[in-house]
Amino acid sequence: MSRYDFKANESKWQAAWAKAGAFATPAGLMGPKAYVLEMFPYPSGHIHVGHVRVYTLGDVIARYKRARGFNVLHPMGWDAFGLPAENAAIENRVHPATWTHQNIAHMRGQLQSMGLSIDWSREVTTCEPEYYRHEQKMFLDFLKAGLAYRRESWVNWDPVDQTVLANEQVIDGKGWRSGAPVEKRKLSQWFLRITAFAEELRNDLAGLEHWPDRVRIMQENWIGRSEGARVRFRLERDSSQSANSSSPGLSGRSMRVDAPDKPGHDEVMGQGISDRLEVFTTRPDTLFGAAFVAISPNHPLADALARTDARLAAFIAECNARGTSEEAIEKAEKKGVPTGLVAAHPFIDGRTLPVYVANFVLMEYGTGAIFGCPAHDQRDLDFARKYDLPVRPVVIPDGDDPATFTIGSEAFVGDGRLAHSDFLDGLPVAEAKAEAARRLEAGGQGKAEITYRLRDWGVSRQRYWGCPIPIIHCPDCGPQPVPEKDLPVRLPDDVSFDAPGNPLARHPTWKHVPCPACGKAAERETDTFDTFFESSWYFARYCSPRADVPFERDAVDYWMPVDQYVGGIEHAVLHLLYSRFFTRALKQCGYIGLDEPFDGLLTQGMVCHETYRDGDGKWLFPDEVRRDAAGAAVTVADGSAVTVGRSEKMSKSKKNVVDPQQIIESYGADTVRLFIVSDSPPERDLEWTDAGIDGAWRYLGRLWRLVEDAVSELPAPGTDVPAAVAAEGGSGPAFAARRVIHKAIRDATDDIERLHFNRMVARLRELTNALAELNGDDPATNWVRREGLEALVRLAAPTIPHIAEELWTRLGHRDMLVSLPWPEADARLVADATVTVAVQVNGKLRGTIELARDADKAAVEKAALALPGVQSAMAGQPPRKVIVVPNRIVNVVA
RNA sequence: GGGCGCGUGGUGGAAUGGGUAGACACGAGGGACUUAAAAUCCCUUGGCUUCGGCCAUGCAGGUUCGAUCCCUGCCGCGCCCA
Repeated sequence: MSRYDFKANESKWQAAWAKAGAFATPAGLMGPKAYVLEMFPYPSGHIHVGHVRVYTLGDVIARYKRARGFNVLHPMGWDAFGLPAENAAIENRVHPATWTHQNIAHMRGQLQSMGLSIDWSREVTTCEPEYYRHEQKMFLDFLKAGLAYRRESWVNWDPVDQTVLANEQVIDGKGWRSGAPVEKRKLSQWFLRITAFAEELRNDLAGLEHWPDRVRIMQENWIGRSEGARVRFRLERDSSQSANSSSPGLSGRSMRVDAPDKPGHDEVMGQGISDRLEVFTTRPDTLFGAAFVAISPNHPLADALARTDARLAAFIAECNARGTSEEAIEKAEKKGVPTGLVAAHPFIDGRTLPVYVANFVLMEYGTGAIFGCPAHDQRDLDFARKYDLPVRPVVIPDGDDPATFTIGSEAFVGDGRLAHSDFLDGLPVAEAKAEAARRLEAGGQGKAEITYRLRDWGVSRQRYWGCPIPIIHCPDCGPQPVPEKDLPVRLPDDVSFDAPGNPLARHPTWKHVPCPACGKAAERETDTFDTFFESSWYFARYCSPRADVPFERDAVDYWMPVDQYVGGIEHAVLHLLYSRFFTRALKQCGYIGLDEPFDGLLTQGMVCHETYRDGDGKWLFPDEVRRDAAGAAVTVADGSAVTVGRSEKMSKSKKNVVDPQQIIESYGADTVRLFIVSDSPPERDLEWTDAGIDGAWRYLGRLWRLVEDAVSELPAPGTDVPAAVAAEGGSGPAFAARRVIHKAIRDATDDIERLHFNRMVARLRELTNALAELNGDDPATNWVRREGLEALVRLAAPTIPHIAEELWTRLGHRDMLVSLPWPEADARLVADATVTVAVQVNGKLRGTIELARDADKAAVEKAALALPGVQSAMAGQPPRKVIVVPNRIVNVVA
């Protein structure tokens, strides 16, 4: 008997599959289809265990679906633009394109060694002009459709690297690489109008039945719909404090107050200041409790006022120096500076509210201005206590007296009835909200409104290694789209990374082009797209990856949506939301005909590993640690003691990483695939252990021997059911074994359908155990043994395809397993004639009885009461009650 | 601070339209084979026990004939949003 040689076997079958074109996507766009897709990788250079996990999970599904007779699309590609390529260019003086292509070549080989059932002919690489030219066209179409626009926006600016930083690249207010304090800057940037779809993106989450609830909840929270009202306040100078020396700019001279009824003047105009302020609130019911109005430090009004108010300007600068993340704002002390303006209360004649610039008001949310009702909002209360503003409760909890109810240090945010609120008195909160909005609208002072936390998607990046934004800036004509005949706008190759900043902007010639409208000298946009742009449509491109047009409609109509998408939970919001938006935008522009790109979503958990530190507290790689004779962890180098830390997500910084390539080389791809799938449910974190790899490896050996030991005695493939087996009817060992086999088929199929791969593997092991225990060398038993081994090999094939294929051959078959349909369970064999019924006394198990299915209730009761365990537990007392759940359980109540 | 999720043997995890808790593995212990080791095979393996049983699904209650599953309150962990 030969030992299993995984090295020879895996390359043999990988070559055979490739030669046979086993994973080519069917060309005819007819019949049931399954589009199985894993999130494509960034070509960092090497696959890591996270890749191995996601691609194994997807491959099991793809191979299973193929066996079930679906036309399967299972492609692979490269999310090839991005910052690491530029970092490599700076550090290693290698061109980003060269670096990226080398990485892709290496990683492709690594992925191929996993034996994935990928159609490699459909590979897409997003940094190729053949790919990104299409998204340049899409962007121009979005512009025409009003889905893309340009505006000024605040960014995190690294003054040393001369670049814009994403929020996660700002650490403690400093640039992640330069360490320089980050500044806020206003830049003109391109945006995609995702907010136009906010309501739709939110509502349609309900239809994504095959998505995890938590992803849907995260997206819903991210979109953040709030119902409320827009309230328009009339602004006045604060006559009571006109001599306030702390606000030198409020002399009146610098402030123009527009006529109150003049329409359209609710924006800042030049140096002038509007007399109106729009405020968004989710609590219009509390208007009568309003104590102040506050605007964001970035509000245009604050800007305008600060020009003549040094104290205000200083405060705004202070706010800008601090981070603008919502978290930073929440943690900071609530502070504000009076503007010297007051706002007239919309419902109470003669009452005015002081207007502050406050650090806790976000420009990005609502209108960038709020009114504060201290009694019913904690932040407003903190602010009011600090600046000694009145706290007037207007919502009274049920059971409290409006005359005596007061607020201490905690705002009351619960439900109750309105008081001290004129026409709202007595109404519950929900009704008061609606009524307040109605009155505002009637008086022309506002209206009911819904806002979203979701903001438009800024897609401009001041980077080289991204898709050029196809715009030309003309000093006379403004930003002009690049004419379609001139697409694609290609990245120049001859760039240098010697100086900080964007190499595109520094390039001597690239950006200098004539204006497409007037022909005068103009300049190209030197920003490139956010790399989420490429990943927002690649899934649809796979349907027709070589087409001249971005999408061949019939191919997209057939293959989309993706039936099963697999990827990390870290993309729960951004990538998945952008893709949902992009799909809708593409539909609106006539590219494709669907709204939701991903029908089924599986979010796999992280891969974790123990952490190790040496005596000096330095992190050690798992390779650097071994177990000594007593089982204690010591270093390989000198045997000194190692502290074993808890298992955490694999990360380079803690060195708790393993190289999957190394494990594939020493144990084979099947071992790694089996381990990945067998131990944990896919959505949960996976604990990577050597013991788990060993266990998977041993199982392969066991499976191999099981077939090899039996094969010489087996009947020829395709032999008819022998009379001895057929004649056995409903009893006998062969019949029992067949029942086990067919139940395994049924249960494993059920598990894989429900993506419970770890349970499926458990079923395979159970079947393996059952077949190992099958005794007898007679023809009937050997026939059943063949049936069992064939079922086992076929059920195992999606998970461990190489060894399964080889065993199939050794079982005497000439066709390849990848081309065969999935086994079917024989319904007659899986139907149980008898059932085991548990018998309890007062809920405690006292025995079991074997009964015919659907036995008569009285007979069940009688058999249950006759059990010795029941008799002794009853101690001669008659039962008070007997509960019989048919075919499951009997509970005797003593 | 808010939202969501999760707590089951030494370990990973099975079992939820409430109905025999611990499938399947890993680890550990014992045995067989071997000159020996590796590999392999077999047995045992939640705890306690006076061998009758008793206690066990984070803790404390509740609902129920019956709760890992439903409800309430705590404790701990994780994720997302702050």
